[in-house]
Amino acid sequence: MKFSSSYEPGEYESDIYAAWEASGIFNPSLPTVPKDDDGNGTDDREAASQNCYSIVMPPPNANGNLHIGHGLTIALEDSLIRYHRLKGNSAWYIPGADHAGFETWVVYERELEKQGHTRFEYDRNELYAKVWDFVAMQRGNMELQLRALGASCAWDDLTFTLDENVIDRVYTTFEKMWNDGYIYRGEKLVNFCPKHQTAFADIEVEHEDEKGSLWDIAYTYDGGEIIVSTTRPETLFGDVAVAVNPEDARYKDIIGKTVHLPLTDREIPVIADEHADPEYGTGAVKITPAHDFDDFEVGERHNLERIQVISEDGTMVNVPEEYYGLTTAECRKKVLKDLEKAGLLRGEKKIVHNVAHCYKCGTTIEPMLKEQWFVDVEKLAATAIEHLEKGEIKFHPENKKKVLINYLKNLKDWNISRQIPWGIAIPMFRKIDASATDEPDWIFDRRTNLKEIEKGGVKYVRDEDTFDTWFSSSHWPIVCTNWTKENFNPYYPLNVMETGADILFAWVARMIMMGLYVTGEVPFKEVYLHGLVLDEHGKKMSKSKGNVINPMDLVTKYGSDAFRLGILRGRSAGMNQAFSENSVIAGRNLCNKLWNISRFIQGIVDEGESGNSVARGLSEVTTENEGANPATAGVSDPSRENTISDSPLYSTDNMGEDWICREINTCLEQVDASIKDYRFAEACEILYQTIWDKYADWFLESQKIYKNVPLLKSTLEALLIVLHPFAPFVTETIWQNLSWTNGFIAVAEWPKSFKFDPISAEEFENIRTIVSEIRTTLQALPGTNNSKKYQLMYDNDSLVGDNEQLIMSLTRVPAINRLDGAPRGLRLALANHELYLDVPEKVVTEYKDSLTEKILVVGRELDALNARMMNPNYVEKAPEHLVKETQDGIKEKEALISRLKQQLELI
RNA sequence: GGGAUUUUAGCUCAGUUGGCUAGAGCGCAGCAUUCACAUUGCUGAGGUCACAGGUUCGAGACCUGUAAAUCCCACCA
Repeated sequence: MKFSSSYEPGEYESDIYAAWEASGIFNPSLPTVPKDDDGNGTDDREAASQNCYSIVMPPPNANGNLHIGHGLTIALEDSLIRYHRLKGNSAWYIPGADHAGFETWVVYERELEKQGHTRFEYDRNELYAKVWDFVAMQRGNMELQLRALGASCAWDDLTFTLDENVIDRVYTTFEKMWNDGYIYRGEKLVNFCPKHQTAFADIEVEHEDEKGSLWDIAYTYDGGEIIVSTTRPETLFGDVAVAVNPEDARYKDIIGKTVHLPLTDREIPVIADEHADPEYGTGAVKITPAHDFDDFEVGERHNLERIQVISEDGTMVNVPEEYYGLTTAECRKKVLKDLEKAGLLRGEKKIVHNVAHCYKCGTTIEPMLKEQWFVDVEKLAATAIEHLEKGEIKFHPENKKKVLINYLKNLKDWNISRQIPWGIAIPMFRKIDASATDEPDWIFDRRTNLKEIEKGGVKYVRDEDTFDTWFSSSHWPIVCTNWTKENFNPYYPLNVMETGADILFAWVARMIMMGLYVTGEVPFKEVYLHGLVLDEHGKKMSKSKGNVINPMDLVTKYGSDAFRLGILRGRSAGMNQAFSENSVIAGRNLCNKLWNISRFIQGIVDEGESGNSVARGLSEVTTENEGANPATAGVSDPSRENTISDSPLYSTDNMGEDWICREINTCLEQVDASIKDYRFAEACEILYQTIWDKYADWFLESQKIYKNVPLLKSTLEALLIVLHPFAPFVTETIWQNLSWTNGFIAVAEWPKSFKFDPISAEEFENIRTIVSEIRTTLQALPGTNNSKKYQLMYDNDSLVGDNEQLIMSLTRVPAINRLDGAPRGLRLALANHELYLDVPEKVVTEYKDSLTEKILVVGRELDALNARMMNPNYVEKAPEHLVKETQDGIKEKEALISRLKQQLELI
């Protein structure tokens, strides 16, 4: 016997994964086909697409460890992949690794600092090479963890975001965009982190409420003054105007005048602009186009100068000497002091306002005037919206589609320049030859390994910046599936894009825009977004709170399957949901239950074959999917054509057997339906209940008497296969341990529905009702160990008569006999069966209260039913079958009550 | 300010187009131990489905409003 008394995942998981990986079953079986080959018509291509199922993994950081969110990602994606593989599709799960530009750079820069160096000691190429080595050293970790989670991906196809083909594709797109006029270089305000010395996209910036002050400062003019309100007095040196609202009566007369800019010798105009809110502060606002997003726009409207007074390192420039070189904070202090001295500071009000921070280091983001590359997103967004509105992508949860369209409608141009060495170099070169006046200032060239190039006798120098990672990530479905213009690719568009709801805008939106731009097609047919995994109290996990759960710890402790089952439990699309170890424990318990179910069945099989069985170990595993599953018949054809004969190799010989066949069929249907709708938790729940509550607690218990070996084999196989997508390791381990199965369960054939006698199956429900009533009654009777004391008696009841052994086994009553003479003992509260427990008068009397209670309960139920029937509208308008059910219910309850009352009277 | 989501048992969550007695896991209480499994089995307690109206023969579900919570976007000189 190969089965130990409990399932120990740690003993099997890594061997099982290694065997899978070595066998090559995770590679897709269907190749791509040429687009214009005469031999492959449209129909063939459609057929190929139908049989292909593809998911690309959102690439985890190559440099890091997997966190709980990755755990959820893999559980979701791998379940889908394994399910479709078992359903006979050519499933392609494409793994990836992310260079994670900024994230990794931050880690590496810290490393450099530790070694006593700074980035400024090296040039871009040197830094790139250094980080490359740093990442290469770390990279294996993450991939091992993916294997530990059971991700059944095609490792040969792993894509790293800095792979040559990725860079090549990104350059091709960039060149096309450049030629199409989608790319422009603009001096705009960007979100700049002075600590990291790089710009960020709007979505990478975090806004937080902060306490601050609103200062009133007097700007004087001949014959008066105007008070402006500001939270940033230090930017005063960059002021180029004061704006008031054109409708604001207070300031009507000053519009067009000039005022004196304090602490300087400059005069600036007062202008009228809607931006000034008469309700806020004094209604007059200073305009600093180089350091404020709103002011920048005001500046554009009024054609104002932009004066940069804060440099990239966060110190003051272009200011009077005594302020030069101060940090913004120091400068603010000094400005306030000097204003006060000059008598121009007119008030300070404490306020709470929203300030932008670097999402990584928390430094206040400085709006900074910079020349950067931008993508004009107008057409890209419009096209995406058009396809979304046509319904070409189905979203889970549905509402995210609306949210996404709303976002795209308001999308601003996309800043794709980053001042970080670790990333894909922007393939643009600036002319340094001033004499070549006819040549363009910037040219596109792919030779980014060079700092300087020469073209047509003119010298150009490379832009030092790299792409925003999302620019390259937006190509992910295209590069991972090796999409090309020339070939038809049945794996593109992807069947589903599964990722976190938090990157709907950053990533999903951009993949859609880029997919459409590059391929003309949406990159995926469906989107499933998962929410955040919160801690057990529903709080966000964070290092500072110390409530971070490491998925690998749980895998080690309870097994990979337990983790997967646990994290899927109670989870639905798009929701941030709590997660606790308890759900993993529940998963572990299911694995152990399944293990013991298998152990039990293998025991019966061994008995039946009188010791002929030879347990087969992993060493004997073959890579072919041949000869699997004799019980579900004829599964020897690896091409999976339907050669299965209609006559199964099992027969059902009693009610319990028909019943379990019916229940498994229901389970199969429900699992299909749940997965189709991406309701993973529901699919798991159904399996849990079918395996545990139905298969083990009723069917296997009944099989302790009947022992139908062929049926035990077929049903066990079916349940193992259906659970496999969610719990791949334990199902495969069992499959390898069972004496009669072959090949890998990972590529077994999805079970066909079972044949059974429906009337017989339904009769078993009566047995279950009788057994439950006996158990309940025995528990409720005074005293302990009742099940051993009282025999069951029946009269004229063939159901009980024919199933004496079964009922005895399920209830542990010592005997079942026909009534010998007049009824005696306690009559069970069953309407359609005349059954008595042979309980002495004295005990029955003690049971009187329970009996009275029961009559009351049933009475209340009866009243409710009667009330319903008294309503003429119900009888008239409700569906017929419901009315009939109600009527039947009334009859049954009335009968039951009268019997219970008889019993009570006897006492 | 705009938008989205959530509110069901002690906890975490299901509950698909309205259908009758609202489910699960964990937790809790009682009983069981030569049985494949104590990572077990059996039994049980526990819910005015946030609140108020409405539609309907019938509402946890649909509509209107209220309250509380979470998140996203924009903005706050």
